[in-house]
Amino acid sequence: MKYQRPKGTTDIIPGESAKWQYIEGIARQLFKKYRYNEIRTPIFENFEVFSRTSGETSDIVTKEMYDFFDKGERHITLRPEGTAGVVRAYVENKLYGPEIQRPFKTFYMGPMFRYERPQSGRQRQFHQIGVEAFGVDNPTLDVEVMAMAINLLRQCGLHDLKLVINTLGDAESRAKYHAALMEYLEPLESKLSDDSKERLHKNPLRILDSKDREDQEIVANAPSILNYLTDDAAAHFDTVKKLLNALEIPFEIETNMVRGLDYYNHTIFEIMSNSKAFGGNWTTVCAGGRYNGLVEQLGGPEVPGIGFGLGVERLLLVLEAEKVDLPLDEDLDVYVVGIGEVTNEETLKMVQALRQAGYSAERDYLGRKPKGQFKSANRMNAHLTLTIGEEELQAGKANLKNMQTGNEVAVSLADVYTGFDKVYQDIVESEKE
RNA sequence: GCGAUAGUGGCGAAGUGGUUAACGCACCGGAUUGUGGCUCCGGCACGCGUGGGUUCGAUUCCCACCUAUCGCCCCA
Repeated sequence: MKYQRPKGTTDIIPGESAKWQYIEGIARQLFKKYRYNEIRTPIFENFEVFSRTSGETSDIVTKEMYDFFDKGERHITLRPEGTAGVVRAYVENKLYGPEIQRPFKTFYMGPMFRYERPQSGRQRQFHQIGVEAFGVDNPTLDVEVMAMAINLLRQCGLHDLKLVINTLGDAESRAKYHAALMEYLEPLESKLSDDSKERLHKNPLRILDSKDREDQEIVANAPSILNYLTDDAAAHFDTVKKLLNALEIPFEIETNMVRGLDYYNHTIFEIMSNSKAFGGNWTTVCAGGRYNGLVEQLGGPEVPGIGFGLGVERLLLVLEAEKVDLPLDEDLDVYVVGIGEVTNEETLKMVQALRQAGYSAERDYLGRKPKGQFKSANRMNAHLTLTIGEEELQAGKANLKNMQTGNEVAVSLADVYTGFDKVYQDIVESEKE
């Protein structure tokens, strides 16, 4: 094979794309109810937009960015995640202005890029559906965002889900906790896995969710962030828990849960699935959190924010593994069967007229015999066939057949052209008898 | 970036250092000069991921690369 798609990319071909459209459609409908409007930001941004916000030392920045210098020597990167670009746009377009209602709620959907080894549910070009809400620090909004994420997954047909939450507190809480964690871990450094030794000085929080068995034993006795929260941060988290209970949304608190991106604080959450799509291990399908301070970091005023991102590829994998039937409508209304070359012109006119009248219509272009054409009609799930041969052509008629019942009636071409709705109704009615 | 497994027609899958690369599904055609199913018959890889090498000869052996899958890192 001469040309292959780049590693870690995929072609979403017709058939597949229908599923995407379905998911995206569900999301759009839901976001409309919550009054989130779409934002479309560039797929590439200045490198600094991500390097400054995601954390200079984060893996995403140090080894997973698709960055390059363009012909004007600008350092560009393909976006690895959605939030930073949206925040940049929020600031650049001054959407924090007084005339704009708070919270400013927006959503996006589109491709993201990370240079990493492809695996199940992990592509170099992957897709996220995400939301962001700016301007409100109230934990009520945290809960509403989580509720919306869960609703979204439920409406897509998933039910075996787990909401996991944690808090990272505010800056003061984090500083105190960071110190306490280091105090606990540093004496144990020699016992840590090699990966975690590395993490100890780069990002010690990461050690908390290490998969190494010995690390986990060490971490089990580590101090918990919950004991280092400031009063404000604790109050924020308490309200989140209280309101989740009020909405009867079950959740688990996982104090070892951390984030790959540096800009999070206060509430963070993940929605996980233990679908066989991921070998029965709990895997995150949707993740998000609060990022107060990010807007400032990108040059805007002090405006809080919160959002989530949902991995579309992962969602699709889970839906498939769970055998969720997406209601995809690909049926064909009418297949026009033309018999013999003499009917070519008329069948062309017929399919065109049917489409004009609002029906989906197909015909044969390979000069195949009626048998073959009916086979095609059957395989396309055609509801009706309209057959015309030389005799019918001369008589100004066609045979309309209901493919489900096998019932076939003669109809006049004039009716087909000027009033197909009526013709359609008649045969649909007869089908009910 | 590290480790492991794999790569044969549209799909699934057998196979061998040496004449025409099984079989199943799908598809196309015929039996049935104009009607979907079944059955029967026929057709369908100048080629065995790509490039080198070993050999009289390689799809089969060796090397490299590419891609996929899984685990680690990390993450949606």
